[in-house]
Amino acid sequence: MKQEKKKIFQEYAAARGLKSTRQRDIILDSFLSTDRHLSIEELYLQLREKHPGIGYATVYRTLKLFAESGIAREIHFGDGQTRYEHQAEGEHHDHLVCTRCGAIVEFENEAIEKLQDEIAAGYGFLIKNHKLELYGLCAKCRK
Amino acid sequence: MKQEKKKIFQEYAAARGLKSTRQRDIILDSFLSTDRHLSIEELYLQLREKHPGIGYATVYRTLKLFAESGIAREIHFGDGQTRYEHQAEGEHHDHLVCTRCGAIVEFENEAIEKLQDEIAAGYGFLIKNHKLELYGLCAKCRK
DNA sequence: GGGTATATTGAAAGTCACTTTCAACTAGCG
DNA sequence: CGCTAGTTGAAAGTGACTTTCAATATACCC
Ligand SMILES: [Mn+2]
Ligand SMILES: [Mn+2]
Ligand SMILES: [Zn+2]
Ligand SMILES: [Zn+2]
Repeated sequence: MKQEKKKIFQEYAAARGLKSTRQRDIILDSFLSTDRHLSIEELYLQLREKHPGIGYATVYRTLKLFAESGIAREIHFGDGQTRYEHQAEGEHHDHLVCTRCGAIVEFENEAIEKLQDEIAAGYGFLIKNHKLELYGLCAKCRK
Repeated sequence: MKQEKKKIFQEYAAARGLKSTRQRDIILDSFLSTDRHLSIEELYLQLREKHPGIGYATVYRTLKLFAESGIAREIHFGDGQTRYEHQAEGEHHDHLVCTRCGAIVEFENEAIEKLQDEIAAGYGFLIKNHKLELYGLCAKCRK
């Protein structure tokens, strides 16, 4: 899974004439080793602890490349920061977001996806992508 | 409908000790007279044609007040701008957004809302609000 | 291995959409 | 009217990117 994404990115990089660098390797490993939905800044601060030399701009540019290569997806939870999560070809999920502690749960629901298609068809729209986020309190925080 | 929202805002303003000003009246009328999903900047530019004196900050602050009073809802379509739309107590709808021409269609779907509740319940979440947006090409643009 | 042509990097400057500050205005009340 | 508290618009401030650019690092060709 993780190795697979690594390979996908390397192939993407090769096809685009991108070079393999120490920074990209570090950022890729770091990104793939967490399942949290990290913002650019969060990943940058985390990286800096072990690799003080890496700059914010490099993290920013590299995450963008990950998204272009298909191994990452950019997400916005309305807190003003851009986040990135792992993305796999042909897979899709939506999110439950706890507005108190920031916990995030991913879910898939075929029935909703189907209803979305029906709605779009009803208005003649050709849907390219969508966003479904449920905001509230997680089980812990609502106690 | 329009008069009703006007009244709701006036009562909200009175309850908060807010004063009635020429600017607020103008912005309120302007906001209520369009059904488009205008950004702060768009409404500001539109207003300036007939009322050159009004400042961006005033439009910004006033739209925020509308949202607080319950007659408006803030929306984000991912283009980096904050938009406001009419909002009525107890009503809710989601959006279809054309990524080419910017057209927006509002829709309601009880079945989806219900499935969302079930998903949330399944994870123990208490949902406060949600966001469902379908992005793609409208009937005209897909031709 | 060295020599080059390209790509990459990090720091700093720039951008954009707000958001706040503040001195000059009003409303609203007595 | 005379005050007092709320408003306004211009300008300055913020925050999260986003771009620029000189210094480096790679990948490829002898
Ligand atoms: Mn979905
Ligand atoms: Mn909805
Ligand atoms: Zn929580
Ligand atoms: Zn369209």
